[in-house]
Amino acid sequence: MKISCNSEDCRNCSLRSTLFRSLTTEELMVVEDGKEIFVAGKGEVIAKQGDLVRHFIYLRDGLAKLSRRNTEGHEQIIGIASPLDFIGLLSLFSSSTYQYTITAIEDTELCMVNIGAVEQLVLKSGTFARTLLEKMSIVSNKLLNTRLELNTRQLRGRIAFIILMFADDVYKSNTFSLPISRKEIGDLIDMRVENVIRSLSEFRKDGIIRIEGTTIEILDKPMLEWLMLHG
Amino acid sequence: MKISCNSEDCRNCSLRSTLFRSLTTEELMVVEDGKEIFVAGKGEVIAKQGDLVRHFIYLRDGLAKLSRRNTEGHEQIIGIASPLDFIGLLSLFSSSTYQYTITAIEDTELCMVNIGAVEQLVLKSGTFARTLLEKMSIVSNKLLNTRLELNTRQLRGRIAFIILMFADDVYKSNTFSLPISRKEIGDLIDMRVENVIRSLSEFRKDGIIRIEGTTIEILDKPMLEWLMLHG
DNA sequence: CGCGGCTTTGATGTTCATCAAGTAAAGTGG
DNA sequence: CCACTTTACTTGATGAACATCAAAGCCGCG
Repeated sequence: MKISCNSEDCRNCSLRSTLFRSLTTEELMVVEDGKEIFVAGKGEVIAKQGDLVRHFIYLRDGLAKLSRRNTEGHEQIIGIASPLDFIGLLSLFSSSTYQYTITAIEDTELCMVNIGAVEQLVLKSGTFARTLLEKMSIVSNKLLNTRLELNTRQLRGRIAFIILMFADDVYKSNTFSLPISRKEIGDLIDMRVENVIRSLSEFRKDGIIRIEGTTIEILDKPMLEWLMLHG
Repeated sequence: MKISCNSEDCRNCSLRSTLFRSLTTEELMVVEDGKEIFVAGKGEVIAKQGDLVRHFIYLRDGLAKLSRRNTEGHEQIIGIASPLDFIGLLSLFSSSTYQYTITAIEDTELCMVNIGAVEQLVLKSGTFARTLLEKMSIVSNKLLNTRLELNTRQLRGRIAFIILMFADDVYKSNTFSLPISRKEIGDLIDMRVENVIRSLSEFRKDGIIRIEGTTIEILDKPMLEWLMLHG
């Protein structure tokens, strides 16, 4: 759902990213002209796999999941986007359509910049292009590394990995409410629901975590970190 | 090993990439000044994980593998680079050191452009930056997709996948000589040597492929493609 | 109230890693 | 050039890890 534009302009935006920091006032006008602020409620689809890419999406607040269907039709979750992430950056410059479906898993607020404005800035500002290259490099490296690390671990190690990801990267707290279902955790780290639950229950029985519905509290973090590496 | 520069200049280079196509003569001079041609024999290490990135590497001829050690010390092969690939493009703009080790798996010829020259061009030429963004996007998407596809398949499906990759993407022929050992195939698709061999033997017994040492010939391609998807 | 979706636990079979052992191929030193 | 070592390859047997099947409890929602 589109809402009226934020009262503050881009220049004074409290969330102004490092990406836009180097732009001149004139260049920032290009962004501002092609900008719209959207909100999406929990569960709402922001963009669908196959849709035309029209915007450069900046996540101002909330959480979103990136998912896709593989060639067999199996649902996979590629990653979770947190505030200040540029969503869909990876395919922005190589494909005219979204490679992934983007869904809000918490109420989100998005800043959507017309893709034409971004293209224009890349051609005009070398510094902007350089920063974009860096951002993209960081994002792709992180995603690829995550996959490579997950591949070599077995189920408990993956569960430990995902709990620590939510605690350290997303919520920055040892107590948090899981924004996704057990099934979705499975889709994220390639395991079956039953085994996600079994591993979580084992961790609970061993006193490593406390679970109450969707709320998870980490009780023994060193143990969890050990399990992530050697579990 | 460094060899004397190719007699032809960049402007008339038969391998001049789409990346450099748009450059002006003056801009191309920047590339040429920071350029060296290297050759590396089969097995030779071109760059090591952790080394400082000094060059933008363009693979003129041959094959190279990208590998890394994960946090447990387990060896993983990330991908195979073919002629005309830009090696190490992914971490070029986000890290000052190589995230992967690059090793020649066939005799290779490399064009190494000083990283300063590339940086300079990004800042100067918007078109160049735009093309680089596109290249990077394509490479990262491909690598990530490969991982995601492999994750959901079981062993025979992965072996089918890798045989088809060599046949279709690398050698463009149904008969080829495997440039890597059975062990390395395992490191590439996350399985043990014994199971790599077992799967290959099964395919041979079923008349899907013919194996003679390192030489593989695909006999029943439709079957192999079916196995890749549903095996 | 009853239906469907999410969660949980147990039982069972399949897939795969591991262990063991042996063969072939390739390098090494006398 | 031949004994010797090493490395890559191959097959079989066994057990551990995991997917699958089955069944039941929980909860929100019409």
